[in-house]
Amino acid sequence: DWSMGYDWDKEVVSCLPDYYRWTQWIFLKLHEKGLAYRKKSNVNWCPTDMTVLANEQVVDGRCERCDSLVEQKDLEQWFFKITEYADRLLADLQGLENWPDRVKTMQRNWIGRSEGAQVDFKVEGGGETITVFTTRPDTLFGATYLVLAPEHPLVAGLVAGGPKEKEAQAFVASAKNLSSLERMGENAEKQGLDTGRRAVNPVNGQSIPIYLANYVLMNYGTGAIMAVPAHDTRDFAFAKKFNLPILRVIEGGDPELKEAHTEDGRLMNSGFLDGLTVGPAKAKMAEWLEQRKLGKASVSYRLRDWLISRQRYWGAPIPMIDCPKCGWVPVPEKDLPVKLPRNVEFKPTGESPLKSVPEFVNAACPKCGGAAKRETDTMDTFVDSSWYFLRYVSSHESTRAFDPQVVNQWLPVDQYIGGVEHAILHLLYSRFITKVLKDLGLIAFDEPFKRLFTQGMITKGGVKMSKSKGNSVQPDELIQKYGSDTFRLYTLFIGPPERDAEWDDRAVDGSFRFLGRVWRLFVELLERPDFAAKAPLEAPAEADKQLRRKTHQTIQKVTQDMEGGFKFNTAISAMMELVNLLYTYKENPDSKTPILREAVESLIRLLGPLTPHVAEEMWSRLGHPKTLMDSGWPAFDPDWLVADVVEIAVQVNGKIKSRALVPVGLDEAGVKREVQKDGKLASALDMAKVKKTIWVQDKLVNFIVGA
RNA sequence: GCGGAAGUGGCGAAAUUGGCAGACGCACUAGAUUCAGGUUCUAGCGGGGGCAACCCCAUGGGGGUUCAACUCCCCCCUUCCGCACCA
Repeated sequence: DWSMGYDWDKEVVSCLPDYYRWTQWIFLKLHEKGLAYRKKSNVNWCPTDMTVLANEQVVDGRCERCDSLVEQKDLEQWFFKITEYADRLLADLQGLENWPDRVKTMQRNWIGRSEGAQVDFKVEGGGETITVFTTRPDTLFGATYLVLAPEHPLVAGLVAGGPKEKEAQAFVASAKNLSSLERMGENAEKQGLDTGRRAVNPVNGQSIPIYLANYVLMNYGTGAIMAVPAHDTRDFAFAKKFNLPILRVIEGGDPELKEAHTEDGRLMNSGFLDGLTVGPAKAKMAEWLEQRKLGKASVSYRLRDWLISRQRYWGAPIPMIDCPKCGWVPVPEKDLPVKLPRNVEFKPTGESPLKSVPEFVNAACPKCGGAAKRETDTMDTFVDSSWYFLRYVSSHESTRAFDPQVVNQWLPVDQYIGGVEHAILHLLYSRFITKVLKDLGLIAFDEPFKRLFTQGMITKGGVKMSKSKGNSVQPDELIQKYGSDTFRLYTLFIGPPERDAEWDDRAVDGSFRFLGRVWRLFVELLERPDFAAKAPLEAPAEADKQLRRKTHQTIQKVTQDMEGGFKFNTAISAMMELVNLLYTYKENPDSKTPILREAVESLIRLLGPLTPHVAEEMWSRLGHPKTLMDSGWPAFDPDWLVADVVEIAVQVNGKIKSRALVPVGLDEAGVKREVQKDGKLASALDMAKVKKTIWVQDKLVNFIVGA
């Protein structure tokens, strides 16, 4: 369907093999570089969709698509190593000057870089070492206990055979059964358990207890923390609850220490750090640890590797084969695409539906030729959408993903438009894949989108219009009823594009009526005998001048609105004003067709990008040999932008009392002279009492009168 | 809790180096055209008062700066978005 006026020749369909073949190819490229790998880990599981999800697709502990509470499972899955690009994804945000700050902030938060140090603690009565990550190595003297995440690999060994073994096992089991929302949500209680084991604080030799707690996460830092209750609010709350010692190491704040003191200050109770402020103390402690091999400076990220396996049908099959002899072997490029089988049974098994198709599963190992099994998971569809913009400019390539020459010529995308809901999904993934392809030497740029504009949502009945919510407006039906020009015009006229807007079926009539008005005007004028004549304009009357000015003002306004931030709504209202004036003007018996012709031609050209079909039709009926699209953009004549008279406001003590028509550029004395002829003003104002006059050229004059 | 954006007629909204609030459109009302409905055209349309000329009030609320505030400053309210045990 080409009715919207799109160029469907450039269409790409990511669920068809001639597209996803290249998604699979990109997977192989990442795999070659060690950026696609398989590992067993604790992953997000949506119990309704029966598939794993990436962290980015879990919103407030719920599935982004179906809103179910997400569970945690230990599963072996495929990942993309986006964490290897964390620093670049963060640093390069700075160069994206034409991205909204909001989106950049969201990406920064999501990547979540923290500088700090790793510190090793020896466990008493055993050979183990617990390594913690902290952003506050300066407070090491104040560390009064350690906390491990329940999933920490050392936990089982630490409690084995001890008096706390049973309790610890129960604690770990209960933490595992909780959803992330139950465990980490805002109402979650801090749960803890003393393991009965102790460790040595490396900086002062103090013996401190080792706890387990639900609020420590295995997948951030090292899964273990040192607790400094005096200077960390979470540790403070935990220490109060479990009656653990609190030792102040930074001066200042509440002398009674009724809450954690997290501000900067001078170190105390800290040996060689005493007297330093936080910043220098951090550096000195890191150095001290490094010299003694007790720790090192370290950086942690919140960003985790991108889990791309899905137990879904729709997605590119992951092109890997599991051979009992050779292990995981990539499908050779020449064997791509690995096609989605058609004869699939869809059963809610929690495993990929592709598992049910033996012809798909059973494959020869590409390495040894032996019997092997294909990976049956498909890739997250966000992988498909992370590179489609490269394919758009090479949509017909059949022997490669894209033509690098064409891609390097056209991309990065000059102007990208999308919803803010993609801030940490599509937009982050696309940046990552682009950087990988750049590093592989396949493209010449490492950011996909130069400018980003986040448009608002269209709502209906106050809720987001979406396919899944079933409240979307069907363009086809509207196009059937009104034509695509009306549909396009209304969506542009509905409001400022960055703002959410409520769809109103009735208001579409307004756009339809406007185009009808333009069309009828055009047809009527075309019948005027002299309409085609390009007669010179001599000594135009005031009405003629008014229309010419309006024409050139409209060209200017529309040009500025469209170039400076997609203000289509006000551009369209300016064109409506021109049309309204044209209707008045044409009724004037002396109306001149060359002036009408200039106004109408300008209008048609301004409408071209918005309502291409009707605009091209009118353009062609005017007898132009070239299409409107090839005829350029109208220019305005600056001489015709300003009127020679202007209406100014006449105020007394700041209140409007009257209005006056005066020549443009008239000076203060002139304005006063003009204004005093006004009888209406005379009754409201005694000139003898005027103490002060404020005059703004071409805008207003304000007489200040004493009491 | 922290950070950001927003709040203007019945509705979508205009107006920003401070200078005539409500352009443009929807809905609505009246009139013309029409057998009628629809279409089209004309006019009206923030609230209150007045026969009228006009007057008063009004941009979430309260204060302030100014001749002049939707616009600048301070306090507050509401809505939406992001972050929220990330050590």
